[in-house]
Amino acid sequence: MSADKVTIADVARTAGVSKGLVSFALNNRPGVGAETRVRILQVAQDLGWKPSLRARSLSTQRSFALGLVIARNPEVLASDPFFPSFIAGVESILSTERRALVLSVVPNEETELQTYRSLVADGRVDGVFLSDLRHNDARIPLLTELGLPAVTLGRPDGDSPYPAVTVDDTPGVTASVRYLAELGHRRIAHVAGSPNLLHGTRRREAFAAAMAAAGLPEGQTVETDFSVGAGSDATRRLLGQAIRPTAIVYANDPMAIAGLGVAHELGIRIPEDLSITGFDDIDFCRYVFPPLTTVSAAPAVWGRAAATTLLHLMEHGRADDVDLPAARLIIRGSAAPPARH
Amino acid sequence: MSADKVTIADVARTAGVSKGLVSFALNNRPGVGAETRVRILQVAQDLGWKPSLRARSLSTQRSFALGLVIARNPEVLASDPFFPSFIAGVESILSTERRALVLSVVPNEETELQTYRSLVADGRVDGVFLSDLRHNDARIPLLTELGLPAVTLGRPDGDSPYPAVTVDDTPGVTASVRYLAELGHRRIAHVAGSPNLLHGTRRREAFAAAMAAAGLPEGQTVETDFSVGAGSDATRRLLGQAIRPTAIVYANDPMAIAGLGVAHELGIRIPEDLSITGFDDIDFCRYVFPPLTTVSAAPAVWGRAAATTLLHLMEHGRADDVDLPAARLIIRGSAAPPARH
DNA sequence: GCCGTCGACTAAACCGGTATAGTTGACTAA
DNA sequence: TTAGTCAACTATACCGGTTTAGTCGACGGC
Repeated sequence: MSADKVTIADVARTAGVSKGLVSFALNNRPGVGAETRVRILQVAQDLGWKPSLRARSLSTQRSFALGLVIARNPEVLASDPFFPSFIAGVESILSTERRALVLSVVPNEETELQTYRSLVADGRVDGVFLSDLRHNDARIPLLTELGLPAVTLGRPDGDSPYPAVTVDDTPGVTASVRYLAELGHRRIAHVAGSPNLLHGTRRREAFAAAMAAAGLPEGQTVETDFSVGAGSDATRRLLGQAIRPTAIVYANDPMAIAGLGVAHELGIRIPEDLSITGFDDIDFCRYVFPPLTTVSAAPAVWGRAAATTLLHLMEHGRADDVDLPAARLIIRGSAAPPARH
Repeated sequence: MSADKVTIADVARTAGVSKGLVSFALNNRPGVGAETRVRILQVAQDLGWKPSLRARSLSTQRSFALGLVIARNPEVLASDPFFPSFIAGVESILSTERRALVLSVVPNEETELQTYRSLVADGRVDGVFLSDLRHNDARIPLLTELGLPAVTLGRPDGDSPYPAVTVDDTPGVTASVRYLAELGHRRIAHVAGSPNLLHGTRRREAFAAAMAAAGLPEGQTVETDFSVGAGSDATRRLLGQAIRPTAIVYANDPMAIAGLGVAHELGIRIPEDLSITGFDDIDFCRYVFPPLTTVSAAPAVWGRAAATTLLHLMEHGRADDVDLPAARLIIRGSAAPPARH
């Protein structure tokens, strides 16, 4: 049982060299004799020396931690399994790198910006993940001003100095629409996500484009904030009309599941009377009835890629954009040809 | 625009005092003349001095951060909104305290213990939240060995030196069973959670006790790992029997929702042919059909209380247990009197 | 034989705070 | 008058690394 307070000075003393040389040897830098280096490393190992992160932080001005700030309303956050999975992916990379993840969950966008500032002021993190990109996202200029490395989850709409790790939503939405069109649907509606969020509008645009490409009339679209409740309301609205859509493409799964509930409640059978598709392929999809046809994302893979890219950026000063395999359609039981009449 | 590198030495120089005195003044400690103190604080403010967390960390051997290590299989983590809400609650406290949350998501229990060790070795955190308590939880002796303050979410089964912040599950389960019994159900089954997790077995015991108290025969119980998939399987098993239960009490909402799906698939109507209840009151509950009768927890409140307690413990060396309002039954539409025959 | 260069290594400053041992001067008690 | 006490304040060590300036000896070129 060692008292566990081995410092670099202890190593230096027992190895009979100076403190500085030990530091050189341990960070394998030139200027240390081969034989001496081996001896130093050996002594360090024998003594059970562990570098002090705190001391290193102070002298190198780094924190060896990455940050993730989430600004979502609690309801959306709670029902969307994106972040838990994404974080699990991030961690799978960080854990091998002796780096930590600092997480902040904030109630709104003002505190979000404030949080980035204080994260930097306190030197808590060396880089951050930028998720839930918004139009003309204020975080990008802020972070450049603060000089904080970052990776964006998806491609921002304005200029960005940061590498983007992207999963293209478009093909998934397009495939959904095409699939429904091929089944014979013509009146297809879209329950869109938040217009403030880039992936909300991207999916929406993809929907409109796909409708046009399929030669269908413009589909009805209703905006939401991505929450389950909003998905429910939107569905109720769509289905309460005199002539209603025969299919609905939802911008995420929680809303689609809420839509399923509304349909059941109204006695509208799925998929006989109404076809629906979701987006994200959360676990629930396989277990609701009928199982939800949806578009797979892969948040954990995304997390791994984002972490790898961010680390690379921090180490080498630059990193390439990464395009992950596009989301693709998972066909289950929630869509069928429209009823004849 | 100041160059933003104001140190305590700068303050000392402009105030015409020594470095140490500035430190005393800023941490308002005795030994500083009233007038001098005011002057020092004024100078610090004028210069825009911000304490360096890193320097303070090194000299005080503290990190001003709290840790949360989550060891859950990805599927359970993703479908359970407990942590996002809990974390939001924690953050609402931490953000006012200039403290950060370090999050680790690990795949299994061995790496979990290892993670605590390295969190301490690296001095990343000053205290941790212990969630998902297990029987004879190995983390408790580990943390005491490591000398790390902690708060347990729920009361552990063995000895624990740590304050517990608890939401009593029992009344909620009891209320569910009594409610179903009053509706006339006699064959009530339980889809239990993981037997390794304390709250899994506690809910299960509460179920058994409540059945006995209601004068009902012992209910059938099937164990799961709390995942949606397991909930689905368990339901399928229960409903596949010759004589099947007329009601099922689920240990959490995701499994109950999966159960709903299975029932629909089998053409079993809810609540006419089968009554079900969940646990946790996740957002989905209100939006599935029929809306799920469940037991409310309040993860965000729990998070706030846990954070407050942990901070108190760290500051004063001790903290009292906190018992939060017990979970209570939320009656919606997924239960009704059993069908006659 | 002498100077210049180079690699190996040491001493000490530095990062920015906190903590401790002293110093000083005013006030008090004997 | 003088030693003793105490508050106010200074100087300095310290946390545990990194980094820079500089020392020393060997070796090569002329």
